[in-house]
Amino acid sequence: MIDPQLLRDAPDVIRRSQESRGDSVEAVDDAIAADAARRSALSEFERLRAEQNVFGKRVAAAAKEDKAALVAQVQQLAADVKVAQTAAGEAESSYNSAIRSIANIVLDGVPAGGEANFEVLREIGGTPAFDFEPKDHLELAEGLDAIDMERGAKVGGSRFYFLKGIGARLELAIMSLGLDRALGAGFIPVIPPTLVRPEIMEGTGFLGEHADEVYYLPADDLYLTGTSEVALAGLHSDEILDLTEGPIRYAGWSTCYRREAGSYGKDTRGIIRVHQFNKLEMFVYTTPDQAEEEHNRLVAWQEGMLQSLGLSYRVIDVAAGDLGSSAARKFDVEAWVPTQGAYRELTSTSNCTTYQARRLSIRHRGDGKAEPVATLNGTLATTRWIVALLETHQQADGSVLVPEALRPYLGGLELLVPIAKR
RNA sequence: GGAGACGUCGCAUAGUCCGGUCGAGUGCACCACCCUGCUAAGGUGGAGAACCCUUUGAGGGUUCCAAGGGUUCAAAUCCCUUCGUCUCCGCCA
Repeated sequence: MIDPQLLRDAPDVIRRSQESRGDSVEAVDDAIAADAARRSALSEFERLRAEQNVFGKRVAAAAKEDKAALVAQVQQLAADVKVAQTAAGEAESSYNSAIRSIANIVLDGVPAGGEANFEVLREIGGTPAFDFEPKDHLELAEGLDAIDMERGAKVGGSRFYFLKGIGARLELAIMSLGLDRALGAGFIPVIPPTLVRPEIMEGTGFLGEHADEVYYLPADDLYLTGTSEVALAGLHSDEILDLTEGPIRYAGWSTCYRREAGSYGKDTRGIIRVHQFNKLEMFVYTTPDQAEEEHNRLVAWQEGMLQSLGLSYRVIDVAAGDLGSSAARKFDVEAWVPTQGAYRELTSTSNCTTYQARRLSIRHRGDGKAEPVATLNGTLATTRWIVALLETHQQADGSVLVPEALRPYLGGLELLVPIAKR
């Protein structure tokens, strides 16, 4: 949720932000009107309630024989209070839905426009050339007997897979490397719930435009999370944090579930786009004035991972229209995938400023006053990385070189060699 | 799944049976000051959150006793629902 004060003091800032996202500008005026309506309804209710409270004291203090008469007198007032209370409640909830429909204020410098309007901040590593015809990640993985899509589909349906043998180990190795990096940077490791209640899913904003991306279990009224961001944001909901010692940083290790609705026909081959995968996610609670610096640190940690794995990549500043509603700015790190001749997203890091925290009621004590914190999140490792890793380090014979940084996590293994499928 | 107990302003608790004097007492912790020749003890005072109004010196008001409903002139207190915690039984890949 945006800062309600902004609605009264600087509506133009909000209008500009909505415009650069391609969102409704009228929504701002609707919210301003709803705010005015809410305040006048609230004042009316509070005035009547104060009157009623005063009367209540008189009833309490009155002699027994006088009580009946006083009670009779106040009946009408009680009825008025009830009416005013209902009206105030309704005004409040329409104000809430109006203000919640406004996305986070986009930060200065974020390119306007849609998906294609991103700005490339830097490209690292160039685009590796091969003196043989490179195989795609699935062909390589099948040669290594590392991924089994057919049996994945047999058991779970399309977009499910088995990681086995070196495939399973590779995922654990990448995740473990990420975890060690995170630990080195002072992150607290967390294995969070992957099923959450509606309030938490709602609070993190995933039931907005991405609602049909989310698995829902009606029998239990629970949602399967598509990222540990959900649980990690919910972790401190309704709390006042102490940030005087610096930011609180968590590294969440979890399985993620996504319905991938509406992506029929896209990325159907291999494990680029799947319903279930593992992810190590950074999640930070910090003060609003520190948020942008922290955002840069998160990208730096992500780039460090890709560099250690010998991957070529670029960093993009995602355009306003392609941001989630909670994000004020988002950087994606995209790795070069040789057989696609394209950069594909491996990580994403969002600065949600105070938007998410306001919704989940997460605050810290500033100058005596409790104020919303800023939240940020970013990927440190996922199953998808296997794609870029295999393709980038493949050899003509179908074997794959293991980048040095990963070897300690694979018992010193330097080369992955093809084996017969079982 | 069955039975029971419980959920109070950081922590621990009082209050709930018998609704108004609880817009919530006490202890610990916390903050300021005082006293004290010393990392102690004592004293005084202060201290929660959200929102609204008037002002910008400060005031006034509303709401918050797990959450949401209900009864009532009036609810921490009575009723209902949900969530959570604990105990016992049952079940358990």
